[in-house]
This record gives sequence, structure tokens and C-alpha cells, in this order.
Amino acid sequence: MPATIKDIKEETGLSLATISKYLNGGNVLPKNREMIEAAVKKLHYEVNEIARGLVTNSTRTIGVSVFDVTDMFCSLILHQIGIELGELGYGLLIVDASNDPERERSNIRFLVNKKVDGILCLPASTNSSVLESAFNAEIPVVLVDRQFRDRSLDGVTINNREAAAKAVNYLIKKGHKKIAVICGNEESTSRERFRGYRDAMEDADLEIPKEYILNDGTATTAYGYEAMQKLLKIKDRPTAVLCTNYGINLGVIMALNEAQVNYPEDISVVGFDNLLLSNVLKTRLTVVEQPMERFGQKGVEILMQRIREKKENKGVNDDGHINVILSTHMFEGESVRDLTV
Amino acid sequence: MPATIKDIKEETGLSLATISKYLNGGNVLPKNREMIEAAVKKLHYEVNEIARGLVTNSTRTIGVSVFDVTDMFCSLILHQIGIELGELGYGLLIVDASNDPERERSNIRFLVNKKVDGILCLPASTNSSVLESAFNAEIPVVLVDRQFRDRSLDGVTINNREAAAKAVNYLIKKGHKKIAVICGNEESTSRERFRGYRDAMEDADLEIPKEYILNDGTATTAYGYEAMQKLLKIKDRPTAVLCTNYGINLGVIMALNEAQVNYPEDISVVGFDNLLLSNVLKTRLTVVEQPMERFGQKGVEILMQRIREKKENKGVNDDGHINVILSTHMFEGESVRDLTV
DNA sequence: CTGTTAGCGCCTTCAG
DNA sequence: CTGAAGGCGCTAACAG
Repeated sequence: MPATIKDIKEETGLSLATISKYLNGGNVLPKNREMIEAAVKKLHYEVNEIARGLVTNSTRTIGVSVFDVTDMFCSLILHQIGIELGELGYGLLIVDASNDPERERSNIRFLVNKKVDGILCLPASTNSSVLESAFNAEIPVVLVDRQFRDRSLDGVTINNREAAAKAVNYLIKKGHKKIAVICGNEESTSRERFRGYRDAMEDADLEIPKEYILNDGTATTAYGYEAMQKLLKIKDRPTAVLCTNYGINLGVIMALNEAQVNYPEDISVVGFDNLLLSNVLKTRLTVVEQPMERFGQKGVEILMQRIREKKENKGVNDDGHINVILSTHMFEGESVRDLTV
Repeated sequence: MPATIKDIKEETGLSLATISKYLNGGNVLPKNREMIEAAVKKLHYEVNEIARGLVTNSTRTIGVSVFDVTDMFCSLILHQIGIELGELGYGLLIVDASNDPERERSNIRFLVNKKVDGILCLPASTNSSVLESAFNAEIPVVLVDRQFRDRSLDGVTINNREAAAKAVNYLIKKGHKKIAVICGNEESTSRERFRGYRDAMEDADLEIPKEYILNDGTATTAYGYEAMQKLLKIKDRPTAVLCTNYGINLGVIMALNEAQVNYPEDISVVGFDNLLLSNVLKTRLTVVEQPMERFGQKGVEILMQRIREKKENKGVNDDGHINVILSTHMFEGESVRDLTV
């Protein structure tokens, strides 16, 4: 059995209170300090955070729920959040929804039951009801990357609509007129990016044939692959395609390679996120870059603020939300052909 | 404040014991059951796992420490472990070492303080001392993928030496004689794979020029990139290169693309792990496939066994270790040129 | 089947 | 600066 504070009381002859105070950084007589330190070492004493959490009603632990750990986007954000939280002396409890809303719901409940001080969520679900248990327990929640459809919460995102429009405008500037889009039909990000695509096309008075819109699946590599195959079969093939996320982009590249269709020669490709993939491909991809580190940074920052407020006000205040909008940047790779020359 | 068991006692008039029993699946009179259920719903009651853990001295939570969350290999295993543990009704606490042994050490301590019932570890460190705090607390630990240099623990691995030899023999069978290797110099996997490479070369009486051995860095994409660049500058260029892990493989592909060196025409490439990359590249990679799902499955299985044993024997028994060796498989892509034809 | 009583390991008043 | 006492929320014997 691991040593408890009692064992070190026996060892030192001091009282529990004194030892506890020492462990929490309080002032203790030098000789007592030494005695305690010696006992701690000798008995391999480690604080029982469970017991501590019970009395302080705070675990110094943040729950992080991601829609899919194997998704590069998620794991990069997890990485960043881990660093951020580590510096603040907070631990993090990571749970993976594997893109399953039901699992996500029970994951959140798990976090609530574990009494995390706050939750950062990259939701798989589109409806805020997955967070019900957190709301009931009055645990602060901050969304990262995605928002819900039914109501907006504290969060950090980019302006997805604008970003997609920027990408399309880039294509237009390069002389493209026949531009297709492949995007998911669920998450807020996909939906907003689709709107951005449409905005830009309309603003440029460009027609959008029905078969140029591929948005009847989830934003995965598998869907990107499938959608691109469809696109290649169209008689009036588009000269460019917008992939509204990293996964789709991967799938598109797979389909192009398989069909021996070259980019940018035969078709131009614009995607999102300048992650690993782009560096491994012979032809570097042109993409909308998101500030990956800042998602985590800002998310943690907002969450900490909320936790502080809750402690001070003795309750969650319900007046409005903070929504940080990060800026994006077009990375010019070599996957877009310039048709104006 | 979230509701406690006391609140639902007030609400129902029942005693704490009855309510507790109900919550833990015990038998209760139907009408009482209904009362409790109603109160639970009304008050949004959720068990406080912290308090429960304190008294049961078990958190039904497993700690998982990975060397790098952003590493595809890690995240796939995390995914699998999450599913496995979910089915068993266990939660998991994920911590990320970011390849930093110091961080890993404090992460493990964090898990210990959180009183996890067991730990699954994909270590960043090469020495078992990072797990000291877990050993002291007598928390069962199972290693996944990697072993330590100083002593072996319960774990699940592949036979890395054999796997690498298999890959080299494949190259030899295809007529290659000038085979280089790029591998890390730290983790057990890299070291073993290097030995396997040497075994196979020696068995075939093939010479290994010094400059064919690139093993003075960490097994990362960056190192793979750098090492491949060096390899390309050699006068007597090898006809094939063995990449001892996925990251290195990525880096190698990057370097080849950049230098406009084609594979398998100009140089053949064999790597490890048939992950995303292979599907995205035009030329499918020939690799040693590891059974990704089984790492997690077996790891969880062993850990659960240890936890059970500990509970029964009231202590960790120290007689020997379980080391499960998973089998591997050569996946034949198109990245190896057949020199025998 | 239900209720009463301890106590898990720790922190936090409050006296001394 | 130190000690004694109470309690965080829950479960685990018991006794009824």
C-alpha cells in the first residue's frame, strides 16, 4: 500500500496539519521541513490527488474531448494543449469520441464524474446536448475548432466561411472558373466552408453545376476519395477542386494518383491545413493554413478565465460568450495551375 | 453546486446506503428505485467518482502514456485502447511525453497521483526509471511497442530484429546487394531493427560500407529526411534503403521527392507500418506491417490480468514477466525494384 | 431490503 | 508555527 500522510506523521511525530501545510507550500520550521522531506523520500510518499480533490473540490485537471485522436488535426491540438496545461500545472484527461456522438456523450459524462475543473471540446456531435452533463454540473466548457448548430458557446475558431471564400478567390484569380467543392455535411466547419465557396462563386458570377457540389458525406479521407472519383467521371470536368478539410484532401490525392490524373496539370487542388501530407508529396499542396498552436493556446486561456470567474462568482455567469476568431493564411504550394498565362 | 447523494436522500427520504446500493446495481424495492431515479433526474445527479475512488481505492481508470500523440503510430494505438477499455467500463487518462523523458517522468507521477488502476506505456525514455513512481505505488505497468534497456517488463512487442531481417531478405531476394539503413539510436525498436539488418546482411555475406549506416539520430521524419540527403551524396550509392520506422520513411520520401530521385527506379525503399502515407503516395510503399490493433488489445489484456492478480494476491507478484510477441507481415507495394529480371 | 455507523486521505478552520 | 477536530461524498460492514 502506498504511504499516506498518516505514515509520515508516524515517521516524524508531527501532526497531520503541519505536514499538510508543508505539502501545500506553507511555512514550517526548517528542522520539521527536513524531517518531512526525509520521511517523504523514505516512504516514497506521493500526494493522493483523489483525496485532495475531494476536499478542495478541484482536481486541477482539464478534460479534453476530441472527435478523433487519429486525426492529425486533433492530435496536433492535443499536443499543444498538453504543453499549455503542463505549464499551468494542470493535468489533462483526454477522451476520444472516434467520431461517434454516443461515445462522445458518455465520454463527457465520464469527465464530469471525474470532476474535471473544465472541458475543452472538439466535438464530433453537431448538437450541444452532448454536453448536457457538463452544463448540469456547471463545469466550464470551451469549444475548439467547431461550434454547434443549436447554440453557440465559448470557443475558438477561424472564420471558416471567409477562409473558404479566400481559397476560391485565389483559384479565380488564377483564371479558374469551373470550380468544384468536396465537403462534409455535418460539422460546422464544413458547412461554413461550403457557404464561403458559394459566396465567392456568386460574387464572381460563376455558375455552379450541380455535379460540382459533393457534400453528401462526412468529411473524411474515405469520402474525399469517393467524391473525387465521381468528379473525375463528369463530362464537363472542373479545372479545380476545393477540399474543405485535411482528410478530404488526403482522399482526393489518393484518387488522383490512382486514376493517374496529374495535379496541377490536369486539375488544380486547394485544401485546408498545411500538415504532414503536404511535405511528403512531390507536388506541394496549396492550402488555407490555420494557426494550429493558437487553437490550443486560446482555448486554454478562455477556459482558465472561466474557471477563475466561476470560483470568484461562485457560479457560472450566463451573460454571453467569448468566441475568438483566429486568422488564416493562404499557403501557395504548387497544386494550382495558373490559367491566366 | 452539483447534487450529492445526500440531496437525493433529502428528496427521497431514503438512507444513503440504499441509494448507494442502487447506484451500484444492487437490488432495491421497485418503488424506491423509481423514487431514486426520479430524484436523480430532477437533480441531475452524477456520481462523484473522486469520492467513490477514495473509498474503493480503485478508480476504474487506466493511465496511458505515449511518447508522442502526434505520432500516427501512437494515435492509432490510443484509438484502439480507447475502444478496448471502453468496453470494459474503464476510463483512460492519456498523457503525452512529446518525446521528452523529463515530461514523461512527471506525467507518470501525475498518473500515479491520480490513482489510476494501471498504466499502459509507450515509453519515450530508454530507462525504466521513468516509471519509478509507479513501481513504488505498486501500480501495474504494461509496455507497448518498446522495451527498456535496463530491464524488461510486462509488454507487447513484435520481434523487431526478425522483422527487419525479413525486410532485408526481401530486398536481397529481389537482387539487391547494396543496402543502406536509416534508423534511430535510442528506442529499443530501432536498435533491434538495426541488429536485424546486420544479421541479414551478414548471413548473405554482403558487405556494409560504413556510409550505408545512418544511425546517429532520433527516429523522426526530420532525421529520415536528413539521412536520405546524405545517402544521396554517396559516390557508390546503395540500390535500396531500409527505413526502420514510419517517421523515417516519411522523411526519406520527402528527400527523394525534393531531389527528384524516383523510387523504385533510382532507389528502392522498404519501411515499417502500412499507415496513411502509403495510401496517399502514387507509388505504394513496401513495408513491414505491424498488427496495430493487437498492440492495444493485448496490452489491455495483460494489464487487466495484472490488476486482477494484484487485487487477489493483495500485492504485485514479482515472478517474471509476460511479453507477448506479435507477428508481422511483409506488405508488397511498388517501392522495391526487382533487379533479378 | 433498508438504515446506521465508520472511515477512505486529505485540507481547513480554530485554538494553543 | 503547530495540533485537534470536523468534514468533503461515497461505500462497506454490520444490524435491524
